[in-house]
Amino acid sequence: MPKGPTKRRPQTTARLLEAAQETFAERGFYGSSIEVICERAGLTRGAFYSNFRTKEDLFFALFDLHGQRVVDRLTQAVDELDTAEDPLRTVLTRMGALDETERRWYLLSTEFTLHAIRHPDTARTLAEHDRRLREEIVRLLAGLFDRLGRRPTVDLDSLARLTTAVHEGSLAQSLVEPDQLAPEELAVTYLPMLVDLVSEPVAPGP
Amino acid sequence: MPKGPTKRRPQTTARLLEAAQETFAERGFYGSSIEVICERAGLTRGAFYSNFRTKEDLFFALFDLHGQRVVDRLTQAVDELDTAEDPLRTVLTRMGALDETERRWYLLSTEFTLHAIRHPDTARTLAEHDRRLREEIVRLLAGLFDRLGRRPTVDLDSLARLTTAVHEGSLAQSLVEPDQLAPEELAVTYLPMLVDLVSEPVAPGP
DNA sequence: TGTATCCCATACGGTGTTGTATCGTGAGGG
DNA sequence: CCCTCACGATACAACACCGTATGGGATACA
Repeated sequence: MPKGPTKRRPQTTARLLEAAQETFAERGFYGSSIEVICERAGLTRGAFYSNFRTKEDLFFALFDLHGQRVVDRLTQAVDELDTAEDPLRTVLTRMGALDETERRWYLLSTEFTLHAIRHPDTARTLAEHDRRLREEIVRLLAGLFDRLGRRPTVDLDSLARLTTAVHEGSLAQSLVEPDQLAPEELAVTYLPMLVDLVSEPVAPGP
Repeated sequence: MPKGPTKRRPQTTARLLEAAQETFAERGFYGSSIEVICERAGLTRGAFYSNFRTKEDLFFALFDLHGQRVVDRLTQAVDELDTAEDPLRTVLTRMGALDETERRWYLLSTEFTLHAIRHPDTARTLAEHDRRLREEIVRLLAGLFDRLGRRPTVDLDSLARLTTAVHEGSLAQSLVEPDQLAPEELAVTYLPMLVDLVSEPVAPGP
């Protein structure tokens, strides 16, 4: 007799998550009813309420998934730094490289952020998830400085906030005027200068 | 026997518009049902459907009202240019000066823009309203260059697009990090340089 | 003041969505 | 092979909201 979760359960949640991703992309967060998401997953609402508490729960699960993907991608980029000629540019370009997935995620997360602004409880939860993601980014930044043979002179958490702001700000503008501004342009132009500014060589020159 | 609209009608629409403004501010566009808006206005849905076709109609009415207020404010600023010492800075500061109203409008219009992205018909209507507003801004810019004794060397419509983008982009960032960035800072810093770049004196120096 | 017209309130039918309570099925340990 | 629990399906009750059709009170003009 089953004591823990069965093998079927993770498959069910995976199907719900994928259906949610697609539905959110097409209709947005508000526009996606739980019912339609379940329908798309080939399940019923019973399955949903067995796996998630609310639609917001579903979003946060997607949030974590997406964050993990981004972190993995950047981690790999940092790990491959040695072989590149212009290492920083490589990382940044990879950071700005936007597939359709990233664009849709921006739209969704923006909508959800606006929602959170009007709902303090949700905002607190969102801030907590943001914080956890930023921890990963701090880890990444530390690794990056290490690879570059430099030691940061500022708080890495604030630096993580800044890079995130630049990334999302650029994204917003390039979505508004795709022909005028490439998504990675601002980051590639300004962030390298910044790196020099906020760090010093580990072993100062002779 | 009344042949045209009666005196009561404009009062009713005004009450609806004000109630909508407040409700949208508190709950956002999606979160505001027509019913709640009418309730707040002390009216019933009958009044609404007699004055507007859809909730989107209501938004666009607010859009026009807000646009008109902004244009009026800037027009006044341009008209008072002569007496100021640093004319351009005056206009820009006034443009960036954000009261709470402006902040709420940003949240609302952002949410509505996301909505429009997913609904092409709405997007077309929004683009049309944007266009009309931009016409006013072009008029303003023309007046500004005139006052400055300069002649623009670029298309004023594209310049209007740019200033709008800078304005909204700054707003977004200053909302995300209020302590890090004043709303008018970017505009005040960069736009004056730009003005020189895209215009020439009407009467070149001897 | 009468009265034609306007305009908002009311009432109605309908749809979509939510959360829960209950049931049946099948997975998986004994 | 069988028994038991997990888990998703189903059924249910309630709610919120929408759009319309209609009636009556308010309004403006003679």
